[in-house]
Amino acid sequence: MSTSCDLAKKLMEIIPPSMNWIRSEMRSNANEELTVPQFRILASIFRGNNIACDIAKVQGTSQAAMSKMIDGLVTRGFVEREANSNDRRHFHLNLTDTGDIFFKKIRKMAQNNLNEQINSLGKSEKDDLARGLAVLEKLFLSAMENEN
Amino acid sequence: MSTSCDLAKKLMEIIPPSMNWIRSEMRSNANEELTVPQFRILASIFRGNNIACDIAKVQGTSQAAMSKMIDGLVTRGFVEREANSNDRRHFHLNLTDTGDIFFKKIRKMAQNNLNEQINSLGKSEKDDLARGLAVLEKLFLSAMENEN
DNA sequence: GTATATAGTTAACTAGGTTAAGCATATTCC
DNA sequence: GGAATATGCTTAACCTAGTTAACTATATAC
Repeated sequence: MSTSCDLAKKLMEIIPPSMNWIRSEMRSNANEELTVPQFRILASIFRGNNIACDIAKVQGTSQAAMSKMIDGLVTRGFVEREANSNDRRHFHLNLTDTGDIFFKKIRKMAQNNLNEQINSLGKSEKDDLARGLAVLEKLFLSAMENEN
Repeated sequence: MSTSCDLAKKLMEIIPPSMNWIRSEMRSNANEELTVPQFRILASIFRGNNIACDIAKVQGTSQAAMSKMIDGLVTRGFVEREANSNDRRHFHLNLTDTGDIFFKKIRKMAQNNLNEQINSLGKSEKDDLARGLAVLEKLFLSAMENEN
């Protein structure tokens, strides 16, 4: 029924405004203090991904962009760079206490706001969304692998 | 199985890198000449959405951002602003011949590149993706309506 | 011990987004 | 008819996030 050409088109029509939507959710509801990429960096660190270049890979951005964004998070006191004695080329990134508390607060708020929308969906729609997102994840992960 | 809280989290984890992926596809393969938002503006005009503020609404950005992006497309000779004698507050946006040809070319290239990835999916995965995208579309459309 | 790879930063640039202020035109309502 | 308001758009000043290129510092490999 749906050809892959339709799918590519649909993808390019739906992903960008979805991104805008998530961004404005973060901005308007989650305190105006954190952007989506910043939030995602905190989330990565929170999950134990502590090396800047690894986070850059996961997020699909350059190391230069990551370096700047981490700068911003350090300036705001959310993240600290800890020297790594084993390999002094890289730092170990940690959330500060402030960063940890802030991250959890924002995560809760952002997810609650998204949840208001998501909860208006029926059960089968939620399942469809979950499955669709899983495919999307697989897609861009394999795309990233192909680049190396 | 999947709570809506998981879904909100998943959404925030998957949409942003998907956007990065689509962006880098556009940049690397589709000639380095058009960004995703620019492409989407051309697509809107191509489909007959000729009023700047309507396109801004569809894309979920401010009129100011739209004005600047259209400026860029006019400068590149892809779009022209035509005075509207009925209501002189707004212009009628048209693709130039150059813009029309260029849009079709880029659309084909971008979709072909996305298709390479999408074609690696199985039939049921494609269906899942299609259904998931439909739900996503419904989600952000209803979110946008709530803002008014 | 030189060559190369890796981690990160900095600089110069661009696109795309914001809000606020303002202009011109339409519409509404007394 | 004329003042108040709404609409469409632009401009200005600003910010974030992204790029590439060039650089430093450290590890690794031959």
